[in-house]
Amino acid sequence: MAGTYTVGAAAAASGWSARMLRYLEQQGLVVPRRSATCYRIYGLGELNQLRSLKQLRRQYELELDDVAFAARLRREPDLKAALDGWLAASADSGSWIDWEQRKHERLLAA
Amino acid sequence: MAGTYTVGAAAAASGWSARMLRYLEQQGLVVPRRSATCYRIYGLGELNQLRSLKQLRRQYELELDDVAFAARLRREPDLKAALDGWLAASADSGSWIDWEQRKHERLLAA
DNA sequence: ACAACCTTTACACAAATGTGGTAATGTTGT
DNA sequence: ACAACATTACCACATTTGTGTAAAGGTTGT
Repeated sequence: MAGTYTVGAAAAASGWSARMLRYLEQQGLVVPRRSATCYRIYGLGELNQLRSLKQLRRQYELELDDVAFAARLRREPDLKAALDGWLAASADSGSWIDWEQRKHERLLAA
Repeated sequence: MAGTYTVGAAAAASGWSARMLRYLEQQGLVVPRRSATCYRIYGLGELNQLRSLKQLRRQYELELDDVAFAARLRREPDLKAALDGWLAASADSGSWIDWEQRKHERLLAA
């Protein structure tokens, strides 16, 4: 069918190896649908994902890990909030005292 | 002085090893100031950073890497924007065609 | 039917992470 | 002065990441 690729074809068209396409799927970064016989089927959307992922990686020297972690941040808003809080407080060291102070006050008020 | 700790004291007070405190500094996660003789000086702010980093890590099973990457995302808004774009388009596979279309239009307009 | 694909599973390996040591040397508090 | 700290610079090691390759077998197009 036009615009559908098996793993080898998608590899050739995207610049990744077939091996890496399977790895990317395992990491949850680019997950193709499957044919009735379990063949991986990549469409145009996945092709674009693959191409731009490759460029992102080169341009910013990212690990795949980092991209997977960014995906996790979107899936887990608590985690993102907790990390943002830590980073914000770290950026402004003085704020830690306030933060602890407020925590202390919360405990007293309870 | 009250509220200031050398690396060993900070380690004892935070639950990290002195070795790890040096490693955290090297990764840019918790960077103490230095005395005139280059001793690391941790204040209350850093102590709180260390304690809450430890808890963050346990609670969400984070790698230090991941925290360092989250810090990078705040420092590099382009990177964050690029990643968010990729993730948003990946979440909604159909949008890739539009995204490529818009990129094409941007290039033509330039 | 046969070549050329695909599947999963596994072994292999270099590089990086996270963590602990040690050694040689400088600093500090009593 | 001396014990108990600190510094940097290494070595070591298990685990993870990213990547290739191979085996044993199923699918597909001609």
